[in-house]
Amino acid sequence: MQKLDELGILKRSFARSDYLYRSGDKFRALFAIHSGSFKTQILHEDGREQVTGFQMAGEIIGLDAISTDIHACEAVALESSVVCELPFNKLEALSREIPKLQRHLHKIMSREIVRDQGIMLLLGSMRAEERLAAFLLNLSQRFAARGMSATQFQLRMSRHEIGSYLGLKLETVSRAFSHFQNERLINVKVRTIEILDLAGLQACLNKSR
Amino acid sequence: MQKLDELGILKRSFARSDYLYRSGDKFRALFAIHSGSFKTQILHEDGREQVTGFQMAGEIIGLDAISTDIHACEAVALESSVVCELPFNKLEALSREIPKLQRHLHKIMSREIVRDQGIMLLLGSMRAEERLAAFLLNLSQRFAARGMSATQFQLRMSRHEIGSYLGLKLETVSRAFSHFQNERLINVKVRTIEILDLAGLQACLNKSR
DNA sequence: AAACTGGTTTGATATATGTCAAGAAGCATG
DNA sequence: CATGCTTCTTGACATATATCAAACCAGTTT
Repeated sequence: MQKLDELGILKRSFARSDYLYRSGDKFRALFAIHSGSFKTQILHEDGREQVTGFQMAGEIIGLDAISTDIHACEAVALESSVVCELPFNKLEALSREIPKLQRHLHKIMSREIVRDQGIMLLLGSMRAEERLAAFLLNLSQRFAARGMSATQFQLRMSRHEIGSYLGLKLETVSRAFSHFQNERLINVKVRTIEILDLAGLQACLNKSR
Repeated sequence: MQKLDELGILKRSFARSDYLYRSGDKFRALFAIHSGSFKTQILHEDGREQVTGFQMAGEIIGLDAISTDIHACEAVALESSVVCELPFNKLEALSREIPKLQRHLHKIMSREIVRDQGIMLLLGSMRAEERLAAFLLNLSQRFAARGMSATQFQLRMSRHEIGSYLGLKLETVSRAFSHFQNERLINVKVRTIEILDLAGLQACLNKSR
């Protein structure tokens, strides 16, 4: 990965609600999030929107555009963020020379497929509170993997955005938060989350219908 | 693609309900469907299942396993089918030599990501009848792309499987079929479908909430 | 042909989530 | 510090879909 420097990596900064790319933009590069976080979303002609993911530092964004050379979704910064631009043709050339890089790239793409299928499971077969529990546990893990607290964190996204991601209305998200708080599973103060009972949240996930 | 023959491609036949691979199987190869069709599904520990896709001739299956070297989902034949086995390490080696193949492989993976995100949109923001309309239109297109009729075809999957794919119960799927039939959009006779009004189905998709 | 089987359709009812509306809390702005 | 603006919470009510149950149908076995 150190050879990636040869790519002549460009770093770019974004403020909250800046677009990293928009749907329809020509595809040139993948982006590695250096710091901060983004959401990706699809817009349907009739105005419907679906948040397809929340990405944080270390994650790669833009894979959807490889298929058509046009970005299929759009990426918006949720806070001040810095990304590294990885020109895709250079990445491909380099990965022809470095099998490890090639394999790494394939794994990243495959991981995205697995992630998406997990969300399909969530959207297709979980009820509202299970979805929120899964969401919180996923965030918790990802914060922990970055050396931050697994139990206390700030949400970077609104109730509306969480709802869009989870296939719920913002009121339903808000009620689920309140319910978890009443059950003493978490403390919520708007965007400040404290998980009081990780195991309890996990258990909530396994209650199938 | 003709050079793919060098891979020493193995063809394998499957009968209806045979497994092409199971969740947990070691990953060795991708599979190109030569004829027939498959479903892929994830099993959740608590018995919940989610069909993540229906694949037909010409489509590539198994991409989810690259990320961990273990198959994350399982693939089941919906009818008598033949697949070509594409050993993944050979595919990677060859794609290091043939940039066109490399690009092709990347596009296939990216297309799968885009497809999954489309399903997220469907599951997250469409109502039952819109989901079914989207499903039928998608099948129609894919049959047409294979030189078959866009308006008359046989479903290879049960109501239950359609429901699992669309995040609905089988009764809801059945009711939606009946409703489309009453609206003179389609003719349904169990698994025999005739689309009477493609534009009407399309219109049904654009009715957002 | 009769009985069986698994999948499908349809009806009656229950329930989770959406919708609408109002108020509260947080955050920027003058 | 007041003002406005957005986001969030909560309540009352509406509705889409799930659930439960029964009947139906097509294909297969006896």
